[in-house]
Amino acid sequence: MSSELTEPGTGPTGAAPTLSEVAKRAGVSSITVSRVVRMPDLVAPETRARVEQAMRDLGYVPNLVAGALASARTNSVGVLVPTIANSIFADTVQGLSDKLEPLGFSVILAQSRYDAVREDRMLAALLSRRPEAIIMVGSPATEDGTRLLRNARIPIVETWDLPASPIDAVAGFDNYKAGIAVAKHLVAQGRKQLAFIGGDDPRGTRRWLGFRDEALASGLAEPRRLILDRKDSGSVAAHARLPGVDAVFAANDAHAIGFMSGLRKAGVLRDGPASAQPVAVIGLGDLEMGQLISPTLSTISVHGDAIGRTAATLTLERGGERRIDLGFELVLRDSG
Amino acid sequence: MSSELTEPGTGPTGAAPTLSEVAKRAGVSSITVSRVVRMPDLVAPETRARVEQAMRDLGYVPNLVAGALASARTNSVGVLVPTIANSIFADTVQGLSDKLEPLGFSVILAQSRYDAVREDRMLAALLSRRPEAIIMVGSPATEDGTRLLRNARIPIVETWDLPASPIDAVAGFDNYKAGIAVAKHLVAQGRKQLAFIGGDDPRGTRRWLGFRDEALASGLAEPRRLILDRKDSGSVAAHARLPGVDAVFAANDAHAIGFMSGLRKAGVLRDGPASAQPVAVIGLGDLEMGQLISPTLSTISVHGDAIGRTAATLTLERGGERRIDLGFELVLRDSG
DNA sequence: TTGTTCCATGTTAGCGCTAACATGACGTGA
DNA sequence: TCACGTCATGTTAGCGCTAACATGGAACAA
Repeated sequence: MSSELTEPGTGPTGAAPTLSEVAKRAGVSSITVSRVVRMPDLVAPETRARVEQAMRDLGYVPNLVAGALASARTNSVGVLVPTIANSIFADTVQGLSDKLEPLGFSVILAQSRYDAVREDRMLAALLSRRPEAIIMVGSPATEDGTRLLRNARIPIVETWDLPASPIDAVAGFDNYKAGIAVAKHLVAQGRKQLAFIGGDDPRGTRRWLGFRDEALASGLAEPRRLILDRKDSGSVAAHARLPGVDAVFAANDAHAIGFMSGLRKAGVLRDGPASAQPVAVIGLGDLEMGQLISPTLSTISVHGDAIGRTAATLTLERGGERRIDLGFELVLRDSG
Repeated sequence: MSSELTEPGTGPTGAAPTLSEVAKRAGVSSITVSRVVRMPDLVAPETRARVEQAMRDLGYVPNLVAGALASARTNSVGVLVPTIANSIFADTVQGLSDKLEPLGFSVILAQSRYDAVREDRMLAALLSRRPEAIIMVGSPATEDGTRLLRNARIPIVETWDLPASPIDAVAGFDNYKAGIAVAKHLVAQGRKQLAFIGGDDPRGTRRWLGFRDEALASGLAEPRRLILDRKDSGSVAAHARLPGVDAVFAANDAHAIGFMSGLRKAGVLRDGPASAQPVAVIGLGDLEMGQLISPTLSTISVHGDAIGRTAATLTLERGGERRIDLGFELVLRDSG
């Protein structure tokens, strides 16, 4: 490639300027330009000024792809979430990138859409970009995915759960115990006919199991379980399918709020406190929205952004505790 | 580097296996392995099978960093949003990655947090990874940012607005007209004292301007404008700061719902239709939540995911219309 | 037979950068 | 004076892969 492609002062022509074009213009070797970019302290002030001027003249933007290949450091992390839209996982992504971006790491984002095949594909796609760590919601759904991650020899952080045998690091909470806590509370409130609504993804299922086990242990009948699509709108109609039920644990706040909307339409929602509700509703996630509606939503509060920030930390430091339980909190408001 | 580092059957040791290690094991040259990965049709079936076996044996994961450098194609797009948490932009990111991921593109995500300095930094960081396109919400806040993008010589898609002189492509809607539409509706409804609540980011400001101009043109007094933090909770208290106001346009649904919550606490929210509301409230975004609360939220409906998918399309095809107005729709429910 | 075409595979060079190791100029203390 | 350290800069090789151009054989028509 001819270096004459780029004429100074005329704006960019064909190709982006390279290190050695900057070097030539500044009258130094390319390694000196590289040092100005990465370790400016090692370069004499006058030389540095000359190089910086040349970079400005040419509009030089370092090529991290080449840099990554040469140095075997990509300064990137792969992030895999089921979905980012309309979900609390966005908080986790926000949290982790707030921590990683200032350190020069880029976030490569992939979505599995709760699909095991797509998850494996995305995992492979992420790994082929040689991220320095992978942060994912949950655990790989397949053996293949697990093997892929295990062989990658980079920090792997599983989040939003506490898997029994994690691949590497974990930042999450105990979904089973969350289910127990909700059931305990509803039993103490004198509720008799419990139900669970939500998806059947691994974490939702663990919430369900804790909820069911505790209800049974308390001598109640087995709670009903209504498996809903991702679309919240399904939960609006859920009430009609749960006759006789006097307490509902929704797998997340969106489902809970949708369900409450159905209750309102059916005329079984009061503006008073939990004790006045014909049907108690508890959510999970503690969306801000839950405090804005009436009645205010009781929920299991989980700090999605703290999970993200903790995951980022686990990514950076290899030593220390690799299993962080961020816990949860039952926040009681007016809905149940 | 010694290729003896990787012993077959013993799991991965030091370094990840390379193309040429696979080639050696399969008894072919490395270009043949490369072809098996990228254009399998060019390789004879028996050879292909042998190579595929070798890849499996070694747990080979292609190194796209090296591939990108050699081919000058990174198969990635940079995406810059103000924030991803708790926001409609998540829909846009979802929409565009749903379109791009199946095509083998990765999404590199960056957040500006509504901060011009951080935006420029993130833009430079994105460009140094040599994405094949940049999709951003809005337009660069600074001249530097604009220049950076202009010189990058890749497709640039600005979204969520219709800038007068875009850098390249646009997928959005007219925020000014949205403001007009809301004001027109409120005037027709007989409201007299309008107010606008929300942020002062460029798009929010354009909504405000349209809203104000239309109110003035209709002979109303200049509407009040309350600039709020990103935190929705601010909008709960907003009512107290707007005495006499009988109609509010909130820059987004989250603010609208927060404001309605404040109205409820103040006892100025009815369960009836819009005409019964002492204070009309219109949002923007059409969150699903708006239909679940009571009264249901009137809003400017904007399809965040369609914006994302359209932006992705603009990224892929260089010809054709480069300015797509996806419009908006005033959806009237019970809040105003 | 002798091109000619096609197919499967190989060789060579280099993408833009950085790690690791020179190099040479200049003090500095004994 | 000179061996030695220090500082600023340079040289060399190579990261793992792919584009572009060979190569050599089989198939086939004239």
